[in-house]
Amino acid sequence: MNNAEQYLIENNINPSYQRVKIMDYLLNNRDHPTIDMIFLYLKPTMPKLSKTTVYNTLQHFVEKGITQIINIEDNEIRYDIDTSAHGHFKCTSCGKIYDFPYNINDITICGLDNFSIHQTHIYIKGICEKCNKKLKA
Amino acid sequence: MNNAEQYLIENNINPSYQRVKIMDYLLNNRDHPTIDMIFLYLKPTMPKLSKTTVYNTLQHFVEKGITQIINIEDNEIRYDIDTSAHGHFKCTSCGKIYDFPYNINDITICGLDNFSIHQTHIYIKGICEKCNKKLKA
DNA sequence: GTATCTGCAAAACATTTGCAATTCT
DNA sequence: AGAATTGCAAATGTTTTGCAGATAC
Repeated sequence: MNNAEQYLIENNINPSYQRVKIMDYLLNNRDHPTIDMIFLYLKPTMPKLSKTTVYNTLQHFVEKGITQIINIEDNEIRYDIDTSAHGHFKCTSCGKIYDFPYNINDITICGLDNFSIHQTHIYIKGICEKCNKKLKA
Repeated sequence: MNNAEQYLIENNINPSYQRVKIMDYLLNNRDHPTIDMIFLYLKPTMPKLSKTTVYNTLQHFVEKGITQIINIEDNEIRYDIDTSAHGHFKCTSCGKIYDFPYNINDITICGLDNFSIHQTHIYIKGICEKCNKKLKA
């Protein structure tokens, strides 16, 4: 039994062959993939894999609470196996998405008294350190 | 000359009939509309209006920097005439999107030293005050 | 044997593109 | 007339749906 399979079982998800492979991708490539990225990566070794299955599986993972949706860009949906509170930074030069920790107590939010907060997303866009160095050089 | 027309001229945008009407919507209905909401609202009084024009116009406003895109939901793009730094709260019960001011301490965001920050978006989902009161009653 | 899961094809939906007609100066 | 803008129709691209076949318990 591999990590992905074990992880699915721990979260009460039936570890089918496809689900294990997709979970394996998420655990070993922390690149906040799109559906397409997962599909194109797995397709060569799983010729009969359908994109529908990738859609269904990710939706299932989201419903089960073990994956979150990242909406940093308006024209693509990305997924993150890390559902803990953290922000996302997208470099508009190289396209890479970085995780960063934040402390909600250090963000002063006004006017939401008596509002119940269920989910918070912080998205930042800019130029990452690597690209900054390249641009300076 | 109305406010919308004046606002467009101040921002170096040719105030065509369609653009003025769309800007008028944005200024007077601060409801963070989708393309469809704008189109359906204006269509009755502008029978020849095309949805393409609404798309083109909003894209134009975004490029000119007088409108920003709100990506709080993965399946719909919304627009906001207020481009100042503020967060968005969506009530998952009534669907309304609220604006709220925020303040991020520099210390809060760890690991982004030497990163250039160009845009920040904070999205919160939960239950708004009104819906909370209704649910308690 | 029954329930679940998968994958194909088609459908639905949102957005973009090409282009001709219109408008404005 | 010339440049910008609009609106229709078609194209594109992504996500969902329906359903039959496969798989697992």
